[in-house]
Amino acid sequence: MTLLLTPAETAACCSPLATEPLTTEQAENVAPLLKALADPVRLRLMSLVASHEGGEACVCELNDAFELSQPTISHHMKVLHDAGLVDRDKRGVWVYYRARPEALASLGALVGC
Amino acid sequence: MTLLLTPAETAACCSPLATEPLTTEQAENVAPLLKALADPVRLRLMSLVASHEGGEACVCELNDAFELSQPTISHHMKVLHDAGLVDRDKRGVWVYYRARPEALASLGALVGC
DNA sequence: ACGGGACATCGATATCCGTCAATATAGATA
DNA sequence: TATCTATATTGACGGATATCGATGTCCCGT
Repeated sequence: MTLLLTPAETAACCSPLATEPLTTEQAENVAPLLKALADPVRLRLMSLVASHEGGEACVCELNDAFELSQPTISHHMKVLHDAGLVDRDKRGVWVYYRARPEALASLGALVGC
Repeated sequence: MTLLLTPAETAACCSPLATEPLTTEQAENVAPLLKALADPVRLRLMSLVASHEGGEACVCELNDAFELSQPTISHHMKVLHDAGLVDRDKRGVWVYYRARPEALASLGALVGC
């Protein structure tokens, strides 16, 4: 099987931004994570999921929180998922997203802990 | 952009992003910061500046660190500067950039300890 | 099996972004 | 003043991205 790693997994643990220069590889690993979060809608989506009780949120709730079309929300969740920031869990007709703490941790490691 | 935190939130071990949903305004304030950093070249530039001895780096050194045209580096530094991530200081013919700790701190506050 | 609801995917469009070559600006030096 | 050097700005081009309506897929209840 092809070992495909999400950006969140490849970002791994890196030295803080200000202690020594990031290598090209480190920068290319972390940038997709930041890119995925560098949108107001996705930031709120990520925050809604991460702060939701039970640690997960249903797409139906996410749709209701924005005045955007359902495909647009679905697209943004796909971006977050592809970046490794959220996990997807389909239960019956509903889909639940859950924040991945490791992903946020690798971001925290970037700005210095 | 200042993203006010209560002492409790600062003390908590979980990221503010995960404690309660970001408001639309908060998201719109933070997203530009992330956007400015969401590029491998700018991440390395930011890191080069922030980790440089003396806390500042001359554009000439930055140019040498990349195989990109001088206007491209200048453009990226402008993006970082417009986002408030770096300060600009022209001394004679040379321009020195310096990281703004408050900006990085507000990012750190987003993802937490 | 059928119909309906939840979510994803597709195709199109308008805008944004990274990059470069060419040019402009501003300071140092002769 | 004339010129050289460091940096910024402009204009253009190709590729990415946010959004939508339409459609597809999957699951459940009847």
